[in-house]
Amino acid sequence: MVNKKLEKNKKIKSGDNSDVYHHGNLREELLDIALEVLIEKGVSDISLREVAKRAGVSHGAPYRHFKDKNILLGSLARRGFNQLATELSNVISDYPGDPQKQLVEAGVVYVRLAIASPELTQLMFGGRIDGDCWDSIEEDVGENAFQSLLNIVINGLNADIYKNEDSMSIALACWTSMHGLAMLYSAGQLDISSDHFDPDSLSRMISDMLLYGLLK
Amino acid sequence: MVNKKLEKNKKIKSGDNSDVYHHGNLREELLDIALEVLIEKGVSDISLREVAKRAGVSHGAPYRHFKDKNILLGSLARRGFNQLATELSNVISDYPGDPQKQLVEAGVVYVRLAIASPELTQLMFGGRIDGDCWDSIEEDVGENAFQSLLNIVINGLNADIYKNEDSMSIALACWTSMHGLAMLYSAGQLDISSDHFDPDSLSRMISDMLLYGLLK
DNA sequence: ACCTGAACACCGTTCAAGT
DNA sequence: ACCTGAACACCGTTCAAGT
Repeated sequence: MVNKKLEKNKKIKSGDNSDVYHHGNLREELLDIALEVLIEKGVSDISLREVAKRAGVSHGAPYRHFKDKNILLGSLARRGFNQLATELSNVISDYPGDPQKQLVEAGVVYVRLAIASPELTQLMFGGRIDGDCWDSIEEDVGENAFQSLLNIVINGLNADIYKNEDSMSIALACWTSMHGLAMLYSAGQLDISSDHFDPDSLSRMISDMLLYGLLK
Repeated sequence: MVNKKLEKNKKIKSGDNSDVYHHGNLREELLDIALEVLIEKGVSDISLREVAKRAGVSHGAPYRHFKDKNILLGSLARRGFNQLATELSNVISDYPGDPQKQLVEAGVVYVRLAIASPELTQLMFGGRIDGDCWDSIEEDVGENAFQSLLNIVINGLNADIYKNEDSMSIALACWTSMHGLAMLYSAGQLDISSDHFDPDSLSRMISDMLLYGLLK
């Protein structure tokens, strides 16, 4: 009578089942530990074996939960995209009715994430994750973050603040500016401790330049 | 009578000497092959052993020419920075007396390099090269590329085209825009084949937005 | 259903030994 | 001065075998 095939390919989401052999929910624990190792060792030095060792399981165990290393890293990147999407949509509600402020603060949030989690940022945007994995990520959450940006731009278009009328072009211009700044910070190519390069004020300054233009 | 110690630590640059044991100039050959492997396999999958094998030497041989893998990759990145610096300074002489055009076309060149050599771009800006190595690179050539951009901005300041008077701020705003676009392309996060995202016109469009401003 | 541990084919790096 | 090849400590991935 009960159809058990309804949720094929999906893990049970309720946290009540503690009868799962050894580790409760090894999958989530592996992801937590992987994030630790990522922060410690960096994207190119994180190893599945190290993650397994810290979780107290054999090096083969992670393969029951992730097809390979790329899938695990992809899941980690997805977390980052989710966080980014959440924070961007929060910016919209933080400054209702002020699309210009929304745009500037979205940039600040984007750059802050890159500085708070440089290794995660490099993982998300470093181009190291296989195509197979990317597709499933972008559909879910990568698009969500960009959609938040688009919404901010559309808010501005509705308020009639922009010269240009193409939301995509405006969004791309804003994205590339802040993305460049984020990538330079997360790669260590811009010195945070320098006076000239304070993250918050620099991102606001660049946003302002983009909004008002460089030329006389 | 003849002083043979004059060129310590430097390979002879003339191509006439074929009496150097096995390989003439293994150092340069290793770099050439490393670039091939980098393009083929990507930054995270290039291996020193593979490079050595293709060069026809043992896997220990590269260590006579490079302290470790990072130093070899750093030398590769340096090549990229040299190329970028050269092309950027060419842009200045290509459009003498037109600082606005110089700025826009510098962006085009920057983005073109990222599309022509995405793996090299990811190596140069992916934050994967150790600090020790970076320092020696940046002094030489990384600064050169940024200096070319600064020169372009200073040309504009002399021509009195900018609102802002701080060359560093203007240069940073331009750099981050084009850097963001370059990184998105080289990481495969922007689709080259899409109509909306033609590289040359997109970089020019974004530069124009930055120059003239988004707001009414 | 989930985990272990041996096995395989790779790594980067070092170092005595060769020429 | 430059290269070899064994050795070491690591990888990712697979798979029979255990519970």
